[in-house]
Amino acid sequence: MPRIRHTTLTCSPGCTVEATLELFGGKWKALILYHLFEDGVLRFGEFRRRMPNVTQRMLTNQLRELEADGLISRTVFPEVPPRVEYELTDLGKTLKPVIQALKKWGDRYAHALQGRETGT
Amino acid sequence: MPRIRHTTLTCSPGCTVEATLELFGGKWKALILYHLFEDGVLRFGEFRRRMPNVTQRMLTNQLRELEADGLISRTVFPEVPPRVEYELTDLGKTLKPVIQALKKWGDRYAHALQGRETGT
DNA sequence: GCCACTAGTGTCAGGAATGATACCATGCCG
DNA sequence: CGGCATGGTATCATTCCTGACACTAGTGGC
Repeated sequence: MPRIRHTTLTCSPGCTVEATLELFGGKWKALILYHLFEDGVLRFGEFRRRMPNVTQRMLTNQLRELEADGLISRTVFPEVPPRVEYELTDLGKTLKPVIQALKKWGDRYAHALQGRETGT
Repeated sequence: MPRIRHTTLTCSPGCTVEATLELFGGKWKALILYHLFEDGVLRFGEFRRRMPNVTQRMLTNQLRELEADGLISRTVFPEVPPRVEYELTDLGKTLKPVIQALKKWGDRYAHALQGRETGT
């Protein structure tokens, strides 16, 4: 369900920039990663509480895609009621500086984002 | 034409991450910015040559959106044939660490992006 | 006159991304 | 037995994004 991926990373010198962006360019992926960096481990329901305006379906989707990309791991505990924990993989953890850079910029230049269409 | 923007940056602590991403989350925006960081000033046609698989319409679109967001400036020279130059604004230049972080990650972990659907 | 060049714009269409809503299994609690 | 909790799925609809293609203006060159 993500956009088309780059396979040959030779299309242009900046191609890897695009390719990286495709990994967490999904509408909520960066937010998911951000919360994982903050909290370490999160259950499905905790994500829901932290991101109330994301539908269950979208959340599942984005989590699965992040998992498929090897950025997060999903652990199911065979309990009732079910428990599923998500956490960053080693690869996912390497994204920390990237997310941090995004956050830092956003915090500093948030004013540049104002005055747009209505959003969340 | 971009996705819905955040106006109140209070939806969640990581909201600014998403908001920042919306600025250059467009399919080709990061690439445009990247080339501008590399070359400083670029004409429309130079973008086309650097990004051959982007249609003219998309390129115009993405450039206009970046301009509307105050990240790049567009200077028209009243000549024939017409000449239009694009360059980063001061605000746009502040994104450099972010783009660099993306590039750095992509270059290092490109292997994690392999084996996906066909792309460019 | 005819063609080329640059930097676009207009229109249309297809597909992907997203959202709303309803539904499921299991086991505990009362 | 009924209801609740968790972590999902399934289906459908819609909206948004993206691309293909054709077309434009003004001038220079042949």
